[in-house]
Amino acid sequence: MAGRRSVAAALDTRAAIVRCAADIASVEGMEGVTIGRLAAELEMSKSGVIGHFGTKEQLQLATLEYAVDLFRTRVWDPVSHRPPGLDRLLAICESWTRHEDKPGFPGGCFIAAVTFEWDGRTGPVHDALVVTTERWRGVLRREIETAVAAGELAADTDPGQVVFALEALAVGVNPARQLHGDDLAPAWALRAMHAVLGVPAPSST
Amino acid sequence: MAGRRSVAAALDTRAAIVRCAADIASVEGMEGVTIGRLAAELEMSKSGVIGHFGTKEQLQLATLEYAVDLFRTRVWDPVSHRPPGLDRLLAICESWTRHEDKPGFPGGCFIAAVTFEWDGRTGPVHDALVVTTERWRGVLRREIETAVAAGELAADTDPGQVVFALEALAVGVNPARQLHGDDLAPAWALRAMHAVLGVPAPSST
DNA sequence: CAACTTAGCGAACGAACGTTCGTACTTCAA
DNA sequence: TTGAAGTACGAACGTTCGTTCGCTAAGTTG
Repeated sequence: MAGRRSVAAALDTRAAIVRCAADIASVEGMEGVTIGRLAAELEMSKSGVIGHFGTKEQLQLATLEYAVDLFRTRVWDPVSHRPPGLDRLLAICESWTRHEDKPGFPGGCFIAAVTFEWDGRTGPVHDALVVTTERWRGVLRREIETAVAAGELAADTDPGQVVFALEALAVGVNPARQLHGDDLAPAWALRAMHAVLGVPAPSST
Repeated sequence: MAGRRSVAAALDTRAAIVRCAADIASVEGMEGVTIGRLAAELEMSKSGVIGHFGTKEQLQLATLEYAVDLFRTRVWDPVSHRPPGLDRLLAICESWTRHEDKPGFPGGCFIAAVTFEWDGRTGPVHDALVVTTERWRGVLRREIETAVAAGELAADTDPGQVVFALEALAVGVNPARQLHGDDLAPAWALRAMHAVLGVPAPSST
């Protein structure tokens, strides 16, 4: 297996395409990613780009998968070793807002951008996005329920309400930074998360 | 002045185009609005559509303006008569979440969608969006500062932090509804807003 | 009634879109 | 040494994009 490049280069090529697509999509959305633009940016031919995926939709799904992996690596993995409960939930909030602070994409968090771009559409990308965010919501929900059961959060805490609020606050960091240059937005989000959880905010972050 | 339709019809036409564009954009974003699609949907020619605006960018700006007017009518006007302070701030939160509940667009709140679509880009539409959201933030900020001065909110309240949180929670209603079908999202957002403000939540909404 | 303005149409433009095809070339397996 | 597999290319496809042009028709103004 080879072409103008070696096997290793071929695998690298696919990864490079996906990474480039995610970079563009974080700024202009997934619909802003065109085969021709990727080809120009990577100095390849259009057919060389799309050949790795077949269709543009498959490329979009691969790009989403890449961003999800990155999210897990940067947000979940650092806290996964902790015991479930309030402690880990707060650690998630910290790594999450830290991730939104420096999301690894030029246009802010990829998932946040794509969430708003695809929430009203239909099709495989929408569905994959639903599955992904649903899974993350499940993680948060279980953490909250554990904390409630342990008496670390108020007994009348509504897990759905708290999950919604945490998600909205984390995602909201993006437009605050991109649109208004709010460098403090991650800290603000973290503080608001504590308020929603009904636990005292840390004195400094 | 006339064509195939009367003067009144011509003014109606422009308004109809903008309304249709806003409907489409709320679902698929402003880039999803194409001249050809508007022409097909309105049973006009492409040149008849774009003739009212000159360029697509002007159409986008007109669409944004329309959505902003609608937002003001539905969120600000119902509470503008009240005296400034916590009471009006809470009234804003209520009309705001009510607006996000039934935003008047098929794809949810137009401004929320466009905010995430354009936050990373440059150009007149981005700039107009910044001006618009900045103005709304100013309204919220003044309300908060008034409430703090009156002792209705804690003296150490950070207006920027609270404004950020209110905005994020309101905007977050959209993907929650579109992606997960959370009909309770508006109520959840309102409850979280109270938590962020540090005031007791209303027993029922 | 004539002159002017303007809404809207239909056709066309160059560019970009996603996709398909045949081909060249390189590496691995037989 | 030959054959299969696979990467990437270049060219072309039909479509759609935003925009421009000349034209018709209706209403306003003189």
